[in-house]
Amino acid sequence: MRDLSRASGMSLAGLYYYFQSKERLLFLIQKHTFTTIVQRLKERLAGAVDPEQRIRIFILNHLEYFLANPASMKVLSHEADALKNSFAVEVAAIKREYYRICVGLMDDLKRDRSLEFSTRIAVLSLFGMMNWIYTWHNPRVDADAGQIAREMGDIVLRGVLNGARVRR
Amino acid sequence: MRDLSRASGMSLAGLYYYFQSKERLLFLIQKHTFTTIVQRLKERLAGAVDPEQRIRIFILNHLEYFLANPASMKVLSHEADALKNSFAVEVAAIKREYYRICVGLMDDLKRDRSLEFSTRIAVLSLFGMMNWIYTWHNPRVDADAGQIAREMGDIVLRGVLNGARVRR
DNA sequence: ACTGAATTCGAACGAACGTTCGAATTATCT
DNA sequence: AGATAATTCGAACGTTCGTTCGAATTCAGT
Repeated sequence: MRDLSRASGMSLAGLYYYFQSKERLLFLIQKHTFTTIVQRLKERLAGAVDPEQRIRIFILNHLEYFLANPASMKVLSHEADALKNSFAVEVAAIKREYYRICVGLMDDLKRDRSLEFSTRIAVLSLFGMMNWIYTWHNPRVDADAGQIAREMGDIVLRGVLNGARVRR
Repeated sequence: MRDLSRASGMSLAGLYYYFQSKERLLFLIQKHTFTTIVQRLKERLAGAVDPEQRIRIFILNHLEYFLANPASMKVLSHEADALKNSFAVEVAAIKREYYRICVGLMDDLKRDRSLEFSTRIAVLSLFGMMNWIYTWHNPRVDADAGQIAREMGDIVLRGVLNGARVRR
């Protein structure tokens, strides 16, 4: 909180006037971030029907946001279990909605192409790829969000599309 | 340190008698973990020549260790940037060696199959998949290391093997 | 200009933290 | 048994942390 006070130019007591507690400030950051990402995602998904294309939109939306806001990504990844009680419950609900959207997209792809694989592992692997990026991405040497989204999309989609077909 | 004192049954001062500082204790944990993983990996790789099989061994070795030692995984992921100066340098060297081994395995696969893709993105995506697991794996509902290693191996290897061929 | 509400802040509080110290206890060797 | 070294610990140290308080300042409406 003293670091934030110094960085923002507002006194320590002033910060508490607006945010009540360190935990509530963290809650507001997490809630704002996930809400923004989910909202943008819904807008972008509205214009696409192809299951593969919709998963690519999901990946691009996620990476664009976090590569543009690397500090947010660090806070969300690092402090994922820091909230308690109602704060934790409310953030968990938004995260769950976001996760369920991705599961839905993956299941649509499975149905559309008559594929057979574990949706849970595929989705969580995808989240792992995307979220781990905050540990290594360097804007001076690495490609931009669009390029990385394409490459990660290639890996997951090929990985999944070339798998076992449902036997009929 | 007080938590560790309580959990271990040794007094706080006793802990400092053996570990000198909190940072050195963290250093020893990180060094021990990475050293162990790299050593086991080398033993297992000694008996395999097929590039695809070698990558599968890498994945299995990594997941087996971390699913058996979830607390280690949390410490390594969470405190990856916590060390300073010589401690940081020494751990970074082992991590780099581990990373380079995986890059080597991926490049072997590329050469063997005449493939074209970004080794860096493929390897870092693989690490992301594997390391993110500490945020979601529940031994009561999720499969064991062998099964998950197979599924993640399928995703990465198919994703990469079905990509563009080098044009000749 | 006056008043009540909103905003801002310096200064402090108590708790938790990493660490150290000196003394007590235990182990080892002759 | 006595001497030396290794181990263990309660108690404290200075610092940092999250938070609060009361007073000062600014703002809005009359």
